[in-house]
Amino acid sequence: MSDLLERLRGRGWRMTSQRRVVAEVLSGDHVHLTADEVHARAVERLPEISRATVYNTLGEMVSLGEIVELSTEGRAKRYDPNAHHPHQHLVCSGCGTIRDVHPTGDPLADLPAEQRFGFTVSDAEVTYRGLCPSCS
Amino acid sequence: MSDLLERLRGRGWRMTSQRRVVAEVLSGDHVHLTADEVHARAVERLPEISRATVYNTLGEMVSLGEIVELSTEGRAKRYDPNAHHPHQHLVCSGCGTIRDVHPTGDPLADLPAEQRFGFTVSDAEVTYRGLCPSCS
DNA sequence: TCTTGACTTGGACTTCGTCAATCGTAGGAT
DNA sequence: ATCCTACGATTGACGAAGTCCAAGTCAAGA
Repeated sequence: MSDLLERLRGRGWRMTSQRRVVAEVLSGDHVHLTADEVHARAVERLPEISRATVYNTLGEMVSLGEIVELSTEGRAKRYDPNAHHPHQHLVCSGCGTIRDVHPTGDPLADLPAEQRFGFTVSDAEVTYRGLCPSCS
Repeated sequence: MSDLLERLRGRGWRMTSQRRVVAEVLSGDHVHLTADEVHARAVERLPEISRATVYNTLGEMVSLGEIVELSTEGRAKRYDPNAHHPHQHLVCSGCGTIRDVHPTGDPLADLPAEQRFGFTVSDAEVTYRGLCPSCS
């Protein structure tokens, strides 16, 4: 929230009411909203905000590395504001709920050189799947 | 290919020319086609096959566990016939090429109980990202 | 061969996301 | 405090990926 706004302002961002609202909606832990959900919540505070602006703002925040974009099984991409603490995701196969998790170990270390096919591997993303307490 | 067709027939599937063609298109290693690519290749062999049938057939094969659906960063889901040998994926951030890889270790073991939030975790999917030789 | 229910078709429809022309405004300059 | 202007917001059309449905077709068992 405000620290995110501070960081954005510090990067020379023009601060508009729309951007403020989007940043406010995307705050807290275990927040993984789709663009349309962000738009719906933003509209509650700023009725005239447009879908395109939400998409633009989310895209800009992603390029700045301030939020993380995840494409889960479902259709719409989700946005995770918890970008400065690397983490993985645990997804419920029933209802789609997502939790941030911090596994031990480094998956990158598990990929031997002869399995890299000459790639420069920079990142490993782990998605755990299962049923949450209410779906099981 | 034919072993896939045999398995499907063994499960009581009605064998139609459309399903045969889709199964044939999806054969081999390191095959990761989108639904539209599958359709395009199927049309070469069976010009009247419809998009809806390709989607239906792919969806059925996925529920039967005969192929794996992967939703990469880009938009269209891709289908991987290599479903009976568990593996992970290495994706080029430049051109989108996908390779099947077999990391050592078990990512499920890296998720401690207190990080499971009461979920019944059944599966872990790892996506490695990097640049392939021609993109780096 | 006949029958029947499962499969296929084609097209309309939905959802997610992008684009471009136009309008509005944040914030520096005066 | 007001003015300017470039950057951001809006609107609505567009596009891609995927789903749905009513009607027609056909694989395979009797």
